[in-house]
Amino acid sequence: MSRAQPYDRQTAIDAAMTLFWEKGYHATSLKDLEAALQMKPGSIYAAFKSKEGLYLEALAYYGESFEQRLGAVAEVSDTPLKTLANFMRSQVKADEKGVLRACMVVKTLLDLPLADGPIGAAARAQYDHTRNAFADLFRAAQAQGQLAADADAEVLAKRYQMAITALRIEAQRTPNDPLVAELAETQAAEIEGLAV
Amino acid sequence: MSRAQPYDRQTAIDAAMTLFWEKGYHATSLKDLEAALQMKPGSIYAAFKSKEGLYLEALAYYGESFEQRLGAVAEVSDTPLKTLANFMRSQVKADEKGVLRACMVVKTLLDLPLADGPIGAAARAQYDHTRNAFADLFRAAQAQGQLAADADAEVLAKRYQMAITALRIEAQRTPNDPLVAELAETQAAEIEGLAV
DNA sequence: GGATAATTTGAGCGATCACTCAAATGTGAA
DNA sequence: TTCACATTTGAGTGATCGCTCAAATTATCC
Repeated sequence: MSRAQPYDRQTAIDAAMTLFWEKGYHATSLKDLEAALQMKPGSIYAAFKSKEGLYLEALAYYGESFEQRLGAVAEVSDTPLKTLANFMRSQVKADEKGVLRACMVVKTLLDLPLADGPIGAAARAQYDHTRNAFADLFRAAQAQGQLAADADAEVLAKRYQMAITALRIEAQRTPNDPLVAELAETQAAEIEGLAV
Repeated sequence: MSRAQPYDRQTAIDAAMTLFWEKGYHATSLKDLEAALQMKPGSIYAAFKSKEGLYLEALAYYGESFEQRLGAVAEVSDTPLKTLANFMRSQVKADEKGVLRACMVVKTLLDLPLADGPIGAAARAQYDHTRNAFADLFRAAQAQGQLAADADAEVLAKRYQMAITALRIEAQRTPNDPLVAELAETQAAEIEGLAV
């Protein structure tokens, strides 16, 4: 009854995410997106409404991937604290594509012209959501008696998120820097050292 | 013999710095700069060669101001370690204009399209220069016997710089957050706690 | 196989981009 | 006063921006 879409939506979002993540919102042009997604402007607008809409989808997909990676680490870690420690270690290692970049959510948060619009709101929501996921892990550690009952999970989660943010910025700037790997390991060990 | 410049060069650079710092390189247009500097395009190009040239001057001025603030804290601090601690405390407080933003150098470093050009090189140089200034303070503490002789000043400086980076990102996102202030104080106290 | 409908297509829209340059302007020297 | 000249001025450059839409295309249904 209708013409088929020659592109795969998820593949397109993935490509958009990579491009936006690398270049940022303002420096990424529709021309860049057309080339990366292999879609003509009309199709992009039919599928995603606008450049902003596409960014929102890309950012959401980034968040899903991030959460998925955290879940994967949790699968292979014995305790919540070890999950947090291992996840921190993983953050300074290049991914399957050999890419090691600062967090896309943080980059979006730092882009103040976006702060007032829907993109800013989405980034803040994702950032808070992620911190809550970390706090849940600290609380789980407490519930299992592996973390002092008087420890403040919110504070620990904020510290943890800040450490990851800083590590990833540093890792992007100097990939393969043994000093960064050492600092990640030190801080991961500190998390494990919270165990009673 | 010639017409006088109706603008003050330093004032113009200061205004450009504020604008670039807030909006970033790509989202700042010449129209924005014309309004902020109160200069016509021709004058801007006569004075700064290009948008890129103006950004470089703004970034350099940012670096000078940063260093000056560090120096001012050193003036009123008894020891190198206290200088570092007090400077960290100062980083999560709004400046004289009530502004509290993530570091302009870090923002520039995260802007990957700029990385290959002169702006990227300048940002990296400034970032390293700043870290060296921190390392010098740690080394001074060692020389004065206030810090364990086997401590690694380079590692401490990197940790310190990362902590400040993360704190300022967090402070920009949630100004007046008591949790951020608390974390800054905790980490400042940790620096002071290194004293033997 | 013709009608119908969903989708892609890409030329081109007005707006804005970074930037230029001929003309106007202000200044100190003569 | 007049001249020489550095400097400002701002309309205007071609290029690119995000985006639109009429036309072409490809599918399904009868």
